[in-house]
Amino acid sequence: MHKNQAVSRGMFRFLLANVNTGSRSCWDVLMATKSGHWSQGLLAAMNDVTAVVDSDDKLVVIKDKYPKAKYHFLVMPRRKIPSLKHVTKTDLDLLRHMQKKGEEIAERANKELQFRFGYHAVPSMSHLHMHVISQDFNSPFLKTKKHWNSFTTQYFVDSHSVIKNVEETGQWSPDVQDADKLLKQNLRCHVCKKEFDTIPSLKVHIVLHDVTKPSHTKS
DNA sequence: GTTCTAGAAC
DNA sequence: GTTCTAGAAC
Repeated sequence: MHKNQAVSRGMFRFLLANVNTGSRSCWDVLMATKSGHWSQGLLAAMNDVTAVVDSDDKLVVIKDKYPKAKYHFLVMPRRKIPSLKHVTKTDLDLLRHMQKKGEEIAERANKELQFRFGYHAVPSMSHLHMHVISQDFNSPFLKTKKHWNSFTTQYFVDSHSVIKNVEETGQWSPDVQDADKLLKQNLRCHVCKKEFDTIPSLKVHIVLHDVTKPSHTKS
């Protein structure tokens, strides 16, 4: 029997009984049963052929399941590194390789758009992952203040600044003290810095900006 | 990370 | 009445 079909008849009845009755969804129950957890989802994604767009012996690149821009990828090391807190100087080559691969993926996806390459200060998902995200932020999955601020405030830590930090101090020493406050900051356009009261009004505004690269850097 | 939804804000 | 956000999820 395939691993994924290994749900007992009793469990199936239990799942059915909980459809629309409990506060947890079927999927939550199933995930808990299989001792998986949403925060471990990137492990599964690494082996999902529909998600993987590139890989080599050191890393895997996947499409973000809920892209917050036209192009949004995650670059992850094959070796298990839980988070930035665990990287040391011995990981510098890996970090540089991840950034270089990210830049290649971005160029391959769209040569015109600006991209950023970096890490969330306090990521929700386990397993080190570098975001490769185009700066249009034009996506139906971008819905909350937390989404917006996680990519447009200092909560988003550029890859090159992580690398520089590890080179100089041997670790990632976060200068981001209160990450929670950054996520609750007022909504501000990442291009012109204009403030907005709601996500929908901000989303209407940002599509008006040109987020293509300056012409002299276009190939 | 997302989904769901109560109740605030409009 | 509708839009929008924020917090629970055992």
